[in-house]
Amino acid sequence: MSKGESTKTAILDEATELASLVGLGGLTIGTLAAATKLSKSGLYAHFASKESLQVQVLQHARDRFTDVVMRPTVATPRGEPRVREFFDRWITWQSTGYAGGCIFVDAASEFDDQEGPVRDELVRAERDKLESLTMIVGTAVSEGHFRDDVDPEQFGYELEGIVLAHHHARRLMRDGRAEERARRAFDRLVDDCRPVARSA
Amino acid sequence: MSKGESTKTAILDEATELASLVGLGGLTIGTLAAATKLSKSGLYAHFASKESLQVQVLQHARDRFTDVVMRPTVATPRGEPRVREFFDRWITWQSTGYAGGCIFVDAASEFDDQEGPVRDELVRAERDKLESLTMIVGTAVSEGHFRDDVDPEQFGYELEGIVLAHHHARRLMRDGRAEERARRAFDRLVDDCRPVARSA
DNA sequence: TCAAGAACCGAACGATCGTGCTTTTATGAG
DNA sequence: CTCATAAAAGCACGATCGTTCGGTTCTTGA
Repeated sequence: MSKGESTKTAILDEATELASLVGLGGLTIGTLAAATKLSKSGLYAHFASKESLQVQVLQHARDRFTDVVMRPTVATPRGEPRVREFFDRWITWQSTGYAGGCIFVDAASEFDDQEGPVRDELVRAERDKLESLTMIVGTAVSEGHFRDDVDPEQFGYELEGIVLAHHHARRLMRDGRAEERARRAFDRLVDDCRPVARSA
Repeated sequence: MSKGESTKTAILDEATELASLVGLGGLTIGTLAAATKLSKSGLYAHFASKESLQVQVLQHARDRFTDVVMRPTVATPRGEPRVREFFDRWITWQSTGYAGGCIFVDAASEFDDQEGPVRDELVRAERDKLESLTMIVGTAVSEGHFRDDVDPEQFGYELEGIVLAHHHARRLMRDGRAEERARRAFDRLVDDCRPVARSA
């Protein structure tokens, strides 16, 4: 890797961390330059504009999400175990991924009303994730782990809700039982998808 | 109401609307002054600082939430109907309350890592809402609508998840079926709380 | 080793930020 | 209608914003 690429990677690492704390919009060239010990202009030379920097930060975070969540997930046995692995890694990503919490959650509520490349990139990432999740759940259905009438998209919607609630409870409310609550909600969700009628 | 109070109210109305679009942090005195047709200094005279403005915007939104969600909710019959009313009004609040979506959701992910009065106010509002919700659900239990072993706090957590997922799906993904999905999730949540064993 | 080119810096730009003053204008009680 | 007071404007401040450019320092391949 050339010098330029390595510093750019370092910048994006720092930028992602910083953005998770102050938001993609709150991120400024000046503070980022100070954090990376570069001059403003020296840093800026790596990007065409601030907007481009924001988009690249999102892509950078997306690559990491693929590495630490998606790839290990699809390497586990298909069906329910894979669904569970995905959930586990997703929750862990939110807790320990970045200092300021999941950057996609932060950016989503910040840019959901601001048309442009940043929003587009967010939507793309989210659509991708939802698509993967739908397939993973669909497989759990076809494997017989989940009932035939389980709607993978509805499952994805509800799983997203659990993860968002976890993020909210943990980061804003600093609820120590956030993760335990998320697990309980997840178990209930999975339980309602099982083929056999529940104990009654 | 004196002139001063009425303009201040108008400022806060506009500020809340604007903040829902660009975030509490993205809100600036200049743009807000332009939107209210006031001079920067004329507007600023109503507040001690920008931080104070942000806090008062949150309090303003909170008052409105109390009016359009909480008050009608506690006026409906206790138990499950009241739980349902709360959910309905909460969802409606998010869809139609402000142009840029629920300002609390936006501000939560923006300020969850920034210590200070704004964060404190957010936590206070959230704790209040959660407390009310817990009582409403608790009543549904004591009325016999929900099972005895239903955990109201867990219920609140999961309901918050559904609402957050709805916000996410609707605002970022512009999913037209967001509300329908939220209702399905809610029905499942309530269904799992019912005393009688389900059809089996 | 040495030149070509990449990487980085320093300084500056116009704009806008939040925040103080002082002055003008509007309000409303007597 | 008058006049004390409240409300809004005008102007300016230092700081920081994103961005540009010309020059300096470093990397790297031949």
